[in-house]
Amino acid sequence: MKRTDERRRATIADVAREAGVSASTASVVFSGKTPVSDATRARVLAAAAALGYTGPDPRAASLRRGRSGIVGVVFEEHLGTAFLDPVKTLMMDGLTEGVAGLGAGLLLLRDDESAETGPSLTTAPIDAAVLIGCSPLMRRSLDTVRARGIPVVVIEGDAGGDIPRIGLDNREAQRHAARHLRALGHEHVVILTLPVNADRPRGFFGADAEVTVDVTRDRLAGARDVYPGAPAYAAAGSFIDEGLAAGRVLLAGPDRPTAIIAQSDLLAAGVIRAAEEQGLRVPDDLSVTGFDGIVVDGLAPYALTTLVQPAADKGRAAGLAVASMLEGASPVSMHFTCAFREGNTSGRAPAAQ
Amino acid sequence: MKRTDERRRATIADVAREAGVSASTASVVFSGKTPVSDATRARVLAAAAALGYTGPDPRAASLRRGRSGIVGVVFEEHLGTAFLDPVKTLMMDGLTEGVAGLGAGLLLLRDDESAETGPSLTTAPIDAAVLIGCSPLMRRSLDTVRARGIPVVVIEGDAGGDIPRIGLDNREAQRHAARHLRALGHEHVVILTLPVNADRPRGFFGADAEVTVDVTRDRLAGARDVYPGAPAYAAAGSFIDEGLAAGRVLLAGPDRPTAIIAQSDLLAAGVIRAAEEQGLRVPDDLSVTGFDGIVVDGLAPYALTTLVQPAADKGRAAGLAVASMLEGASPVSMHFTCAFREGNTSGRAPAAQ
DNA sequence: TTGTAAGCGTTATCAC
DNA sequence: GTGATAACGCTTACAA
Repeated sequence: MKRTDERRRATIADVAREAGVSASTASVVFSGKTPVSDATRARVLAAAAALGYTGPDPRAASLRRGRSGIVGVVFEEHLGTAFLDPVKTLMMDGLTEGVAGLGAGLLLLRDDESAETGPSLTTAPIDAAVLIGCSPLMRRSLDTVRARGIPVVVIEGDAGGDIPRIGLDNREAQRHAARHLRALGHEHVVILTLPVNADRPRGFFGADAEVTVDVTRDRLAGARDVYPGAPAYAAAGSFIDEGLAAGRVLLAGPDRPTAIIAQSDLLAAGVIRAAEEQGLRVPDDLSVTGFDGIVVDGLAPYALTTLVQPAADKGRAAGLAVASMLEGASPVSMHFTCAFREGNTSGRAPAAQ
Repeated sequence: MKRTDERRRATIADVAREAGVSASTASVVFSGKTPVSDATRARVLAAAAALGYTGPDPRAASLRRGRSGIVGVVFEEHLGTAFLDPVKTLMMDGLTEGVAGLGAGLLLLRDDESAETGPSLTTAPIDAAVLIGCSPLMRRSLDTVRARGIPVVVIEGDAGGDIPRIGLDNREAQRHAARHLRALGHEHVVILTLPVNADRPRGFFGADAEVTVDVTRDRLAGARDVYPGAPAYAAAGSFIDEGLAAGRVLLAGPDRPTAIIAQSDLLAAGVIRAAEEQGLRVPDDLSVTGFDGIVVDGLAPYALTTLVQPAADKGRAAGLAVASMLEGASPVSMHFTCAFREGNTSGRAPAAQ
């Protein structure tokens, strides 16, 4: 078979030959890295058009350059679940921006040791990786990535070692909200938490329970800084319906709390619905605080008292972090803080029954 | 500088040398494509471990194989916006599964002619592409992809030409819901639509208005098949709050409809909230139908009367479609149908006022 | 401004 | 079961 193969896609060499220039010149016309005379450029472009050449093959270019222009984003959970969380969505948004400077795109990856399906941290052509919510489980993947020598940053999670992380002042922020409630006179408070571990059991848990999810643990600690003895009830996820279910339980007893500290806005929204169901007025009969500061679709006219976290900024920071590491900068962790926002869901504690 | 460069990552050639085998043998140990003696395998693996070699460089492998194992998913909108839509989230879920058989991952791409930032359909190392909600705007991207000769499928959109598409029986399904309302005696019906075009204007629009969004147009046509003269009011997006705002307008006048056909479940949920606000009972005073069949977080105890679309299946089908095209199969379009689901938000039309 | 040469790291093919 | 060879398609010093 000669090189005059009809069914083969044109390569830059073909274009160069057609245009009567060298391959390097043709290459430069497409990359723009070096000045080219207008006449030459025109000839090359014409040749490309004639041959149906649409530009350098990204695979070959990335091998040569040593860069693929792709950043992997690793989730622990089912991808669909990840996008159900507005906070993650916002982070993705920021991340997209953050890596844009790199000219990179985001490859969705799931941390899944079992399934041998799909690309993994080890086999995907990524220049860097961002791990979201890195749990102990993710450690293994992490090791393999580091072994590959590609930059990694972790958002909200304990990566261990010297892996740079994007953190949040979960404990301090939650403490702030708790102090707010205390200042309003609330003494009987319950903490509605995010899942405590991978099994996501619902219900009350004691002080001795092991909380393996960092975010849950830290926010809980913040609330307990102010209300050391407050009962904690775990939800199975950050959803309105979870908050609703929990709210029904928490508000049912005779010894109803006057305030509920929810670890997410969605949970808080559910609690408010539960309160409405029982004919309780928020904030007159019950104060509710959230966490995240997202827009909860359909919650109006309530404006949650909550901690506004810079979710998009976190994502952007992660993107910029990997970008600078790729430039050779040394890894650096960053810490973000939440802003307390008082809405209309918290008020003075009702007089004791 | 000699080849004994310390700071260079080990390659398969290094491993082979260290193990005293040829590069091809070492390669085969990692790919498993050819039987290798246990002894050899052990030696190669040991050499790899000693050298810190973690496996073939994906960039080189993909050049050689002509496959990157990456499928691009192209959105029209801001990525964050896309994931706010539960239907898209579900589709992504299915898509993830669909391409898993390919051993491929999903690269997030945005159809954005302006921004020269980030990878694009033309520069990303993708084996195939899936376009979501392909509008006229997306046509250009489409052309470039096709020129590159990579398989494409379009979900819910008019791709034109012979591009395979994953479709939905929007018109027929919506007609079904309308018939249901008609059977219940409703005569005064308003249609609350999804955005009609890229500008997303809110408000009533006439029969002459140009509706460039396929989904909106088709569902509208289905409703009009039964209620030819029904007024149509456009929302600016598929959100509960949009439905709420629209609901307030639609339910305010003296000449209130007895039923509202919403083109999405989120819009329907918002309409229900608006009805509640005005002290109207659903379905006694007002019937509301949705579209999509998603779980609307926080809508309980209502169960929407709606059209359940197989969103995840659509995604999966798209994934399978590109997979089979990569195997050389010829492109084939697929059509999905919705299932009508009667909930508790539709009932007999109230007696005329 | 253009051309030459030397890989980038892997794997398919085929012979042994 | 193993090895030699030849691409895969491109980019970038460096020389002209």
